[in-house]
Amino acid sequence: MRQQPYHHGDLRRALLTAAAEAIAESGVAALSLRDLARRVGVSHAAPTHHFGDKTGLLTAIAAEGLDLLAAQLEAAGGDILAAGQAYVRFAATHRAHFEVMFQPSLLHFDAPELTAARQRAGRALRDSLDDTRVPAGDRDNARLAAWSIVHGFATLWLSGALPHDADDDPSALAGPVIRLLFEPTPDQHT
Amino acid sequence: MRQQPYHHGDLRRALLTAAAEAIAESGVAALSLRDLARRVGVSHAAPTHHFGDKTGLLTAIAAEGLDLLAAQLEAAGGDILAAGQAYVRFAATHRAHFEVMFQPSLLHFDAPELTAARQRAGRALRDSLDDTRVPAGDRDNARLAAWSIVHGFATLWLSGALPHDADDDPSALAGPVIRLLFEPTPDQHT
DNA sequence: TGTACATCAGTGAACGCGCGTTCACTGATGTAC
DNA sequence: TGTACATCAGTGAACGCGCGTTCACTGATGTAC
Repeated sequence: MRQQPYHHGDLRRALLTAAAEAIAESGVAALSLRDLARRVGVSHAAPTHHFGDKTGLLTAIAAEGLDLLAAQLEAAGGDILAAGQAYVRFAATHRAHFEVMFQPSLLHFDAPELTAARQRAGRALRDSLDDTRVPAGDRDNARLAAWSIVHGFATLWLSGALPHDADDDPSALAGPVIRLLFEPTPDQHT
Repeated sequence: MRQQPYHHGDLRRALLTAAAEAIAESGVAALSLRDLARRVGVSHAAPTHHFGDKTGLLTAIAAEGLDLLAAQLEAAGGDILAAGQAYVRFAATHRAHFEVMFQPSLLHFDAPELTAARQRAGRALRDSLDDTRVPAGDRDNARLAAWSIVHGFATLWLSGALPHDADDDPSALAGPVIRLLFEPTPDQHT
């Protein structure tokens, strides 16, 4: 048994990671700073030191999530289908971040880090919707449709409303679904 | 000032209504049985009498929500567009029910009333997707796409992610968006 | 290389609070005869 | 119509608990000279 050093080294990082795990397990509602401190093996007052308060911690997670999502969308290189699947994959692999990102009431809404992350993610989302398959005539609604379909699929999948096995890859399942929006089959109207 | 009668008359109903209001205001996480009792003007132990425990109350709300949704979908009479808009309208006018319905971890998942409501809603949802506009070739994915798009739109709207005014009607905004899925414009591929 | 000192990171005790649930109770209602 | 009694609905005091936040503190680290 090695003695714990007095200084953790990277407590902020460790707390963010543990918080994401805890939220993914039991939801944001069940998250407590004291439980978090216990998980990381640190005194229960330590988290406050890094995030000010609980809302501050959640704000940091939301900002991190938006940045991660932005990076994934950017990596899709403007292919709207790849971006849509990346969106779904992000939701499944970062459920805690995804959950927190869309609950503004949990956050310091105007925190600079959050605002910046939100802008970056918004830009990435808009860029990935500028695919040529998006109808030019009604671009705003088409964007909204694309965002809705991937967000809805992700949300339903996370909530367990879609029957699936544990090892199913939701982004693979989402592929043909998203395709329906932009690549209608010739025999669509039967 | 009239004296409160000892017997409330319809406390169960009153608690469900107050709970829906409280959740719509501040989210499920913030709901407490004691606060609820205070709102209704009844002793704090009274709710337990009707619902057993907090989870029981939420289960009742979820079941009620599923029944309401089923009724709205059935009223759309098999028109997939009307059903989609009804879905969005339901989410906006019953945010508390909608929120609770999709968080199984909050509920007595196998409660008979909940199971029955779930079946009815599932049937209504499936029926409304049997519109002729749904491509027969890939019906399962088309159903999933339709559900995803309305669910995603509703969820994004509720979370405040879509910019809108207070008096906007989300189901009206959703109309053209849903239409894109099933009635592609001729000049779609530009 | 050594020393003094400022700053930073984490501790642990204490606070007050609201919560869900239990329990023995009392008031009100309904039913049998 | 009246009475006895069972059942139901709501009360209020009490319990134990985990929480977020505060505070004075101590140990560790980094920097200036």
